[in-house]
Amino acid sequence: MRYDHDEIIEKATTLFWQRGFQAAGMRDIQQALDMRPGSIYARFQSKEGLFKLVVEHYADNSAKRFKQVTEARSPLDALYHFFETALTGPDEQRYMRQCLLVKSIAELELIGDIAKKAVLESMQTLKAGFRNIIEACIEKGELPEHTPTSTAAEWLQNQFVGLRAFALLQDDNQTTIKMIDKVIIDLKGQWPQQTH
Amino acid sequence: MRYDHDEIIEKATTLFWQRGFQAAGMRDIQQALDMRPGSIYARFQSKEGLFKLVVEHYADNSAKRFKQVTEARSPLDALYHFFETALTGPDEQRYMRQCLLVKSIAELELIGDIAKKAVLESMQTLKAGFRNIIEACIEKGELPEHTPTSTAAEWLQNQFVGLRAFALLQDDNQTTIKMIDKVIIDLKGQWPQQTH
DNA sequence: GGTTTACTTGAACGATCGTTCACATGATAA
DNA sequence: TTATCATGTGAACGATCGTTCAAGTAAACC
Repeated sequence: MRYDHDEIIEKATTLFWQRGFQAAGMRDIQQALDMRPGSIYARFQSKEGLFKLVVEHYADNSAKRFKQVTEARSPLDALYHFFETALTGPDEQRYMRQCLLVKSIAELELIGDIAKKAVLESMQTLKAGFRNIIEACIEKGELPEHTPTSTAAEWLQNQFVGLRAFALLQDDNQTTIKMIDKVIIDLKGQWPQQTH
Repeated sequence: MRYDHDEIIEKATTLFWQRGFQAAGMRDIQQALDMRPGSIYARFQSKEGLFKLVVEHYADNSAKRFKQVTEARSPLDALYHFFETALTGPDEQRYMRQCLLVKSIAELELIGDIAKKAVLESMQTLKAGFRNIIEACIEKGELPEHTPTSTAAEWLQNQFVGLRAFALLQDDNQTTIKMIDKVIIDLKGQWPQQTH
């Protein structure tokens, strides 16, 4: 085993994150991983198989970040900083502003069933993560008791998706931060009543 | 001239909307338009040339819809219904829930410079449209005078982007509508103060 | 030292991609 | 009727795609 597994996955993650599944060709992958096609296929079966592992690795990593937010002394502050770092990174890491999962959803139909399943399941994982954050905020008294946990979690995930697409095109970090401020305001704000 | 121009563009729009730029192959396009490759290239120069026209057509159409909202008796109600129809269409038109422009942004780097420019310019058009809606709401007294027009417009566009990604994966329209309700609540709500 | 085993290599495959071009077609003008 | 010209046709092109596989390499075991 000449190649370290984790190292491969990380390099592949960078490539897929930058280019997307479709646009990252096998020859790009070969170059990025410094591996020949035979080795790649012996380990991962296919391009899709590699991508599946990348998605799962990405989701695990995200889940860990979420956990840190949940366990922070002030989850709401931690949430704010989580948004801030995810959305206003340096220019050479601009590709990271886009969520790999959301990016993948845009090309969900080209991906193949196995990796597609991994993407959708990972989205569920993130959703659960957002829910945990909301609950932690309520527990610490940073959000009102009556906050509708499930709705708020979906809403928060939604804000994140929108903001990542927004930040990708946005040059002015100040504007992005204003949007994050608005998210925190609305999170503490009113929620729709029982559907009519 | 055997083929009607508008009809071609509309058929092409449907195809690109469903599949995206990359995934819609020339052979798919040939079939969808019922045209042979030579005819397509004689008119549109390239796949990218056709896509550029599709994007512009889409943006024009959207701008018209925006204008209707702006000129409605209650722009805020019209905005609500605009969101509702865009996000909760029937299942066989699910692809329409995703904004063609946002979808294109996800594959911006594969598209080519000419069409890329068209996509980005169209995004600006939409942004201006959202701004007009906000201003119309303020004028009709449906939003407070002190609403920060520019920020609110960007925010609204942002919500739309997030919601379209959300609605694409969402099976339950009731949940989507709850999110739209939240948008309207937050639109009337507080806005971040001068950046610190 | 010889054999097995796990891993790696890279040329090559068939499929599909966007695109081209020599030619056919049909309406218009002379 | 014949010449002109814009328009439409479809086989074929070179490039690139994801993938395969027979052969090579090197460490492990007897």
